Amino acid sequence: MAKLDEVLVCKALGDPNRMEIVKMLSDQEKCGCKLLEKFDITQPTLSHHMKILVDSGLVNDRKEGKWHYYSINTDIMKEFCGFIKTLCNETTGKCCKGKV
Amino acid sequence: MAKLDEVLVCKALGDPNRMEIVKMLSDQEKCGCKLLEKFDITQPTLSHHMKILVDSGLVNDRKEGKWHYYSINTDIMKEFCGFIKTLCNETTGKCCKGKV
DNA sequence: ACTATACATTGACAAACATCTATGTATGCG
DNA sequence: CGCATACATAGATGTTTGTCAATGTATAGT
Repeated sequence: MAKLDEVLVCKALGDPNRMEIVKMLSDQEKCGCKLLEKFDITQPTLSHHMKILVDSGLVNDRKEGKWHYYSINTDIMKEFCGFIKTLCNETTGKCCKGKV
Repeated sequence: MAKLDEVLVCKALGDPNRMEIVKMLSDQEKCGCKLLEKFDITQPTLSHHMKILVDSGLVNDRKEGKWHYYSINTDIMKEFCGFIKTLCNETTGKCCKGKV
């Protein structure tokens, strides 16, 4: 089972093109050639971005014939969502107040 | 009112030190000097990271005397959390199947 | 006024990154 | 087989980034 690396996931989402790709995949599974049509980048650049997304665990890569079908790894995405939720806690205290 | 830039937020969280800082702040508000103690980086480097976090909107900076108190901007964090949630949708369809 | 503390700014530098061109590999079709 | 399509790999290049040392600024205490 894949493990969540929050920093790696954020790094993967920290690029405009990759963020857009993930948004498109959240709609539905898509193959590389379809993705490529939507961006102003070359095929090797897309391949590079897809590798980063897959390596982060956020995206699944399913091969079928000569096509690669990419989709959101919902398990990882949900786990990541849960992690972000833990960062939403209201700050309850202060530090360095008077002392130090 | 601050607006959420998802890519900027992800970029901010895409560094191990900054991720750790945000985790620490999610516990409670802290001043820069307290944060500095926990990391193996110099003060200018921390200052640089804090600027990126504040610029992303994720972190608030409250000045009091010579101290800067940093805390999570819960509005932005919740908004970001909501955004991630929208990426969790199950993929419902296929593309490039048979045609094209 | 002097000194110490908290933090920012500047400039430098090496590592990481996004992108490209060129080329390679694999699959499918006639 | 020969050719086209889908994607990967390698190498090059310009840009961004994380980090530091040096220095500047502001605040507080003696």
